[in-house]
Amino acid sequence: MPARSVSFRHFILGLLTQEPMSGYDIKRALQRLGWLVGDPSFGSLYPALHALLSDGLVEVDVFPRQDKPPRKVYSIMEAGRQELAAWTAQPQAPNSSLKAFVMRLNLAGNLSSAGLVAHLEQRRAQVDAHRADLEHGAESVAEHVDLGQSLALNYGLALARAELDWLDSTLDRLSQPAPDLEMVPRHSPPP
Amino acid sequence: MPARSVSFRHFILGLLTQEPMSGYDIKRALQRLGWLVGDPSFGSLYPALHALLSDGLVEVDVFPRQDKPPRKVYSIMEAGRQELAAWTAQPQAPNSSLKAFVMRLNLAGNLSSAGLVAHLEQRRAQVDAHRADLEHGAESVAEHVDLGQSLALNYGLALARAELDWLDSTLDRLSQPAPDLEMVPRHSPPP
DNA sequence: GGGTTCATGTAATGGGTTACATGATTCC
DNA sequence: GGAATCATGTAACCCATTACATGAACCC
Repeated sequence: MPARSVSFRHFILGLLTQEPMSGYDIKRALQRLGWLVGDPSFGSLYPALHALLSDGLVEVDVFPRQDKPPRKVYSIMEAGRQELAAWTAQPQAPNSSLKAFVMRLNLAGNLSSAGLVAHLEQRRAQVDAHRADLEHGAESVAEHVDLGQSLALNYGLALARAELDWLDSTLDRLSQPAPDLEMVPRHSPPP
Repeated sequence: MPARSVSFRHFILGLLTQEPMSGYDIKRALQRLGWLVGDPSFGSLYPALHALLSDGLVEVDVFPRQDKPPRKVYSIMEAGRQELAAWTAQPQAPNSSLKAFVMRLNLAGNLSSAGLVAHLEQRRAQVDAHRADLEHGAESVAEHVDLGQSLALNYGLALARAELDWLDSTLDRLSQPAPDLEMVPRHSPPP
């Protein structure tokens, strides 16, 4: 069974590795990423949480509140961490979307440094191929001269090139500090 | 009923205004745009075509071929053009996706010059707002120092800025040739 | 007093993917 | 000889959206 579509399932698990959160908290976290990821409706978020719960990947602490729906704070469990690790380990689908890439990128903290670099390089290859497609598509449309089509291709090219630039400079940055470090950098703990 | 999700329905209609096409042709046209639009599977494409047909928006010419499924070439009908015009006329949803934008952009040929500019400016406003969100999100995360999160935000910002650049330069280009032209510009024909 | 935020959930519906079914032709 | 392209279609399934239901606290 090859890497299924992200479905916020694993992304939620990733968020929970940072800290326990309620469904509402998760939605806010997703909103912050805006259209890069697209926030799910409650109609899909809550059922997803229930599924994770019944699969034993997360546990929940319920804080009752007077006359209000109780606040339910979910924490990831060991099985959840394993599931997440297994998911991050497997290579992304060959035609993965921008959304899928950003989700995985956001989970970089759970990846080894080498895994992160691999992820970025994989993406680079994909985007580069896409850029090549658009470039040679742009030529063949040059005869057609349909305004919309040429604008769309032009737009796609601009974005692809920008993404390649970002990927290159980020890969550079990652390789500079310590060429052979194996672990994710930590931040100094609070005093 | 506000602008429903694009669903390839209208995009297909747009492609058919250029020339009659078979389902397979349409798929190829979508593939050329790569991940910008994401090509639909046949399992959704063919039923969509059948629906357009039974709604009287397109008609079909069937070319039987020996021992093979017949080639079916669809052409847009007057009702289809009206439906498309109505759709392009209405403003896009406030939180429209990159995909939806590219689809509409690809249909620019069916828009008035003023409509196209409006479309681009609408997008500009959206992306700019998104950029602002990411920027002030990046600050609040600066304390957290989660590698993945800061990478994702950084990535989003890079893309948003690139898109703003493209939108600005394109709006510039469109306004230069003829400030008050109403029709789509033509190119000089080959010698 | 009315809108927005907090906070959870269910049900109907819709639209898409995956997998299946069929089969000739062309390229390596 | 086997893979890829051409070419159409159906059925099962998955997942997400929309709309509904409920209700307090806070800000203008």
